[in-house]
Formats: sequence, C-alpha cells, structure tokens
Amino acid sequence: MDQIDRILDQWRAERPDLDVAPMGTIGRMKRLTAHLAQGMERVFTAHGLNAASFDVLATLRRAGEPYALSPSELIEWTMVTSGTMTNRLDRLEQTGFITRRRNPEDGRGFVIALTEKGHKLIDKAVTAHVENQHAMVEVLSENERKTLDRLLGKWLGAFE
Amino acid sequence: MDQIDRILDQWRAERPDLDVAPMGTIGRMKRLTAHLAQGMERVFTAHGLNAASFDVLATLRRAGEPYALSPSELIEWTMVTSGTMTNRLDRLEQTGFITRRRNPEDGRGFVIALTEKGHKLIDKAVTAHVENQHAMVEVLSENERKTLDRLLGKWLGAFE
DNA sequence: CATAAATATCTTGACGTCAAGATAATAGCC
DNA sequence: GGCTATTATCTTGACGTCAAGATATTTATG
Repeated sequence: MDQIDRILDQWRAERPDLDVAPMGTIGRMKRLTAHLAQGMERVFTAHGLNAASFDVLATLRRAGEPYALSPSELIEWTMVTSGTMTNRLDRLEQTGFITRRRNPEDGRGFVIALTEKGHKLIDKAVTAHVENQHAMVEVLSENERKTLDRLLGKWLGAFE
Repeated sequence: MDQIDRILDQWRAERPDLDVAPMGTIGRMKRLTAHLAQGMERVFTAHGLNAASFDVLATLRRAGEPYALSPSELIEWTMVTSGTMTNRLDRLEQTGFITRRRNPEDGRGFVIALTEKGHKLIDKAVTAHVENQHAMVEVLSENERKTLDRLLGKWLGAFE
C-alpha cells in the first residue's frame, strides 16, 4: 500500500464509476521517473552540471570525433526547442565547456564543439552517471529488467 | 531499433568500457513518461487546465466532502514546494475554481475548497482523463499491464 | 540574376518550479 | 504569563522550458 494505492482508493470511493487501474500504472511511471531524475541530478551536481548541460555535453561526446554538432543536430537528439538549446549553449559557452563558431560552409549555422575541459568533464561525469544508474536499477533482477525493457519498448513503440 | 537504441550504440562505440544497459531502461522510462505527460496535457488543455491545476483540483475532489484541504495537505499529496503551491492556488483562485479562506481554528493556515464551478469542471476533466489514460495503455495486454505494475511497484519500493 | 521560399538560429515573453528567506500565528516550557 | 521554538504560508530571485516571432543566410525558381 503505497501513496499511489492511496490515491486510487480515494478515487474508487469518490468515483466508483471510473476504472482507475491505468492511473496506477501511469502514476507509478511518473513518480519513478521523478526519483530516477533526482538520483541522476545528484551526480550531475557533483560535477558542476545539471540534466540540461549534461544532456548537451553527452550528446557531443557520444557523437565521436571531432565532438562537434550543429545546434540543429543537438536539438534533434535532445528533443528540445531551439530557444531552449540557445539558452543551454549560452551557459555552456560561458562556463567554457563548449565553443560556438560560425559554420564556414553555411553562414546561417554554427558549429558547437566540446572544449578540452568539456571533454574531460563529460567523460568523468558519464562514468559516474552510468555507475549511478546501475545502482538505481539494482533492486530488479536481470530477468525483471529484461521483461521491463521489453514492455517499455512495446509501449514506447505505440508513441514513436 | 529506436532512438534509445541509437544512443546506446553510440556509447558502445565511444565508451566500450561502460555497460549502458541501465541507461536504456531509464531512458525509455523517461521518454515514455514524457509522451504520457504530453497525451494527458491535451486533455487538460481541452478543459482549460494544465497538469499543475488539474493536480490540485483532482486532489481536492478525491479527498471527498467537503472538498477542502489546507495548503499543507495539498503540498503533501502533490509533492511540490510551498512556493509552487502558493503559485498554483493564486491562479486557481483567480479563475474561480477554488476559494481560499483563513482557517478559523488556526490563524496561520488557510482552507482551500473547490467552488461549484471547480467541482463541475474537475468531474468532467477526470472522466476524460481516465478515458484518455485507458487509451494510452491499450497497446499492452491485461497481463502485460499486470506484470508492468508489479515491476514498477517493486522498483518504486526501493525509493519510497 | 532577382526574388521568393526555406532554413538555422536567436530573441522575447510567459510559465511552472525550486530554494531560501520573510512573516505571522500557535505551542511549549520555565 | 512571557519568551522561544515550531508551524503555516507567502515572497523573492533564479532557472529551464516553450511558443511565437525576428533576423540572417542559403536555395530554388522563373
């Protein structure tokens, strides 16, 4: 009997006409994701980052040599709006983790690249991040994780 | 091979020292939750609400007669900070969905109550919301949902 | 070529959220 | 009872985000 169950019970008492089972599933997803985000944020903070800046640096890092993408490409990978990306890049440029140069081949665009400092930071941060993620899924057995992945994949497929 | 798989592949190429399987699970959770939130937001918007205002009205509604709680109780149920709740209540009061009266038994506190207008709205909105949630989980079979619920419950238990 | 359409990015304004601190009222303790 | 701690809520300032619109550049078209 967790908090979600209490909420469902309240609904069943007040609105017995509704079948609130899906609300339980979705509610647990949401709450779990919040806990996971919070757990990850701790690692980001420990490295002087947050989810937003980590997201950008990690995208540049895993893109491989030369660790450079256009704002548009970053927008596609991270699924944020252009205004959000501009804001993120502003901050990362200020802190010296990326450089923002005009694209010599297209005057409309820019090239965002990891600096040496940014590269070192994100490599360290990702290592800790992955370790942390391992710790957070540890309660589930290998089989349970596999089952969960399969179900999440199927569900996600309905949206993407 | 979805977007998450592509991200994992990039990491495996760039950082073969990392086991990124948990990143897949957590990434799918996050993305799925975003899709679900977006789907729910559509219903809220259709009723002149958003996730924040729906959250408060729904909490008051399912609390049962007399559909009134203190800001502190609302904060507990919705898990937001006091500043956030003040802001939410300001807007809901402005739009006439709730009333905010001093608590006659404790001069420090307030009593937040659904108005007739707010009660009618949330009853309609919740009906549509639950229907929408049903539609969004429909791709999973009854058994799959049961399994998912069990796994999410176990995982959530590790945090709460 | 000149002009219109498309593209890449930035700017602006409005939200929702949080952390930290301010304010006011009640409760507990000598 | 009077002082102090606690509680309830609001205020302030900073973020991160988005939608819509502005600006600059390139591409396509006649």
